[in-house]
Amino acid sequence: MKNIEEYCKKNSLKLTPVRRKVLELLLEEKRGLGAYRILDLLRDAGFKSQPPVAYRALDFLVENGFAHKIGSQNSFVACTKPGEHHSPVFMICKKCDSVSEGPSSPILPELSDSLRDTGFEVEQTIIEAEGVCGSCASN
Amino acid sequence: MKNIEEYCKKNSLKLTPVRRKVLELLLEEKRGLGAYRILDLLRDAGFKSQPPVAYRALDFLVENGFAHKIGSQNSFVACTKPGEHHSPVFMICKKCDSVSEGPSSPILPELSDSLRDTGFEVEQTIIEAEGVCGSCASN
DNA sequence: ATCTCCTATGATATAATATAACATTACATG
DNA sequence: CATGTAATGTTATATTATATCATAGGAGAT
Repeated sequence: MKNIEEYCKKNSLKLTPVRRKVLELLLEEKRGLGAYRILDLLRDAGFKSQPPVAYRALDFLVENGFAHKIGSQNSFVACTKPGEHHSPVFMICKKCDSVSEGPSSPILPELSDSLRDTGFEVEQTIIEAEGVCGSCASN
Repeated sequence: MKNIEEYCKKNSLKLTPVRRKVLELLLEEKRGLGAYRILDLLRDAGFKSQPPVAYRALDFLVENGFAHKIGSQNSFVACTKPGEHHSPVFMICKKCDSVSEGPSSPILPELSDSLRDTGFEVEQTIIEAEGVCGSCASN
């Protein structure tokens, strides 16, 4: 969170109260949160918010690399690497629904190369891996 | 299509008229199709269908590996590798919206290995690569 | 052949996710 | 303090998806 505040200051991005709160909510939750769940939590926290408020905050967070959208479940998760427009790999546990970001670096260049061979120029990738997380496997 | 008919016969899967038609629609279109677009096309083709009809057909096709869902755009594309429960790589062109399936094999084992190091056991992955397709790049 | 069961389809309603459009406020800058 | 831009408020509605219950249709048993 400190990192993110500094990053925003440095890049003159406005981490307004709603945006900040949404990010905090995402950081507190290891599963993905849907927009309407977030909306509820915002209301619980005293914001009298309508859907666009949540979506706008999420747009801001996603655009600036503070959060990601998980396409397969229409949910959102925090990202702790502010501003880096990286290509994430998500590990989605089918038992506990936790979503965590994994190391992508090793394979991405290879992937881009192999797709370039087919004539496609990759700009960004999102990888969603479904499986069982360590914690669930040992229980 | 022939392949698929045979595959269904072999595995006693019922390729009913609606399912067959939906698959044909997906095969004819290089972009992803949304469920409601499919519904319209079904109606154009004489089926008097309601939403659940389209979703059920899509569920059938996805479950049996005849189609995939593109999470990032809530749309569906045909898959021509009947029944193989493979882990697809999609190349999504941001210019023409075409979606095509690329070669994943080279990198998947590596990816699984690197995620296993974090304690996560991968069962399936979906990779969505956004970029520019060959045809759009040359225009 | 017909009964039975299971699977698929029909049909209605509604839930869940997302955005369009326009009004208002807030705040940095000249 | 005037002005313009960015953020928020508010209402309405679009889009995507599923729950539920009713009906039909077809494979296998007797």
